[in-house]
Amino acid sequence: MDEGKLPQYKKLYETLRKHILSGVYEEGSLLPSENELCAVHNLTRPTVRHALEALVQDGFILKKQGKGSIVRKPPQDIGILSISGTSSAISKDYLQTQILQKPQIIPWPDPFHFEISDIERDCGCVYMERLRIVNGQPVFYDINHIPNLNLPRFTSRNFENKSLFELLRSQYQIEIKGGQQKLKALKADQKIGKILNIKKGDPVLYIERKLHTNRENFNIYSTIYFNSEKHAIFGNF
Amino acid sequence: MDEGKLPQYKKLYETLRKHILSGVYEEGSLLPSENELCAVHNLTRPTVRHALEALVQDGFILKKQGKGSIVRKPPQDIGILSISGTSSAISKDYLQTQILQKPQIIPWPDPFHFEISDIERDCGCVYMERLRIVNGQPVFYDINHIPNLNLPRFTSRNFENKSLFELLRSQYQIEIKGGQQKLKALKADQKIGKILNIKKGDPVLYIERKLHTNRENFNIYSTIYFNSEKHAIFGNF
DNA sequence: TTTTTAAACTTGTAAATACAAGTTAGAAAT
DNA sequence: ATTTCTAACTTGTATTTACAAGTTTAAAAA
Repeated sequence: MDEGKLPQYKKLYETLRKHILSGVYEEGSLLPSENELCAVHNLTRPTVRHALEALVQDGFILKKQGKGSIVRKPPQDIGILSISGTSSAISKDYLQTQILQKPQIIPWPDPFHFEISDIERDCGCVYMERLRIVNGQPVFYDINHIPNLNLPRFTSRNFENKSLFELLRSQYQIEIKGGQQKLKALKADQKIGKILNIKKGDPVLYIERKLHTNRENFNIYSTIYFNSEKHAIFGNF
Repeated sequence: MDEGKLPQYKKLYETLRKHILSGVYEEGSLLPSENELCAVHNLTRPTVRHALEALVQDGFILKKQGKGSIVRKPPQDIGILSISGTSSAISKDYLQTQILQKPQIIPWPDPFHFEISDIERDCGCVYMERLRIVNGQPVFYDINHIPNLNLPRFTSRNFENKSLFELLRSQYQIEIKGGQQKLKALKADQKIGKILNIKKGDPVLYIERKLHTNRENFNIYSTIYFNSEKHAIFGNF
């Protein structure tokens, strides 16, 4: 059985990841030692270490020789992601997500601001627009293009309060492996000013990004307009 | 001998890294197979794979099962770094670096926009300001604070055309392991407008970042003002 | 000639083992 | 009681061996 044909190191990775995220091991505490993990899961040390390396890589733990594996606070965003208030932290209750454009399947825009492969072009893309609102103030407007490649029931899913990336990971086993991004500070035009509720000409942070995933020819393309009047974009890498 | 007491996988990593950067293996070509590397360097496969994993991690190669290790274009910046023109690429000849403030040792500013450890505070910091100029137009103004911790002859070194990070890596074995950053779009004030040669009120990209390194209690703190009128900041991650 | 098949590559996963190096706690000595 | 040091942890590096799985090439069959 062994649920699925995932390699053993990956199964252990997923188990530990789940435990860290759910709070079984709290921040700053030590994971069981490598030898303990070997004994509990009936694996050898290289296999256990392989799983731990992946956790280090993804920012879930921090290893110290002679000490152990220290659990870190989980969210560790990729590149740039989370929104943080300039002075105080945002409690989750005040963060809303508004879907300006429900996911719909369309042909890729032409021209497109990133180069895409023939395979991506052939299958069309899922298009969606979202607006994140903090304390009633719109701050984050993102336009997303995702290849329509083997994503059953995608357009009918609920995106309101779930992260797009978390949904791709949990439902379709799609993980972000890296990416490239371009950043500018622009003056808001009429349209962007209206969406973000700022004056025309006010500065907005503009991001174009391409995220590549563990699936070949599956890249996520986003354009982001960020109202940094009262907030900043915060990222760990 | 074996030059230094670096572990073998790290020595192989450094060798291959150097060869990729110097063009011995060109972009898109294949590295020697793992077994070939074993034979040539008299190592076993797990050791060779350890070195290759590090190269994958740092973006120098891309591995494909059954195929081999594909060499990628080297510069792979950490987080956000390189400047790219919005339309055309910048040839290196047109990029100048001006030192506005030569490295000098000062006490840490108080308050400081990032939290620093007691050890960092006790040893003071090296302070420097630079301005990058592309085609005669100033685009990138960065203010840096580095802990004055075991950096012999640092303030007397030449920074004109060498990357700060490359110098720390080659001269002091200090490598960037990660970091956190905060981004905003701001209106340029009088001072920033003058430095970047733009009008007061024009949008500038503002970045505060803390980079942590392989040395404990050694973090690099930077504040960046970026003129994105004609250029964008480009980053791989 | 074209297609199919098999062999010879490649990297991926995994076990069993050994010692080096950093950390910690408790026993021994002061 | 305090200090010192050893022993028992921890993770780090490295070897050896084996087979699985993906890719390519060339031989064999159609």
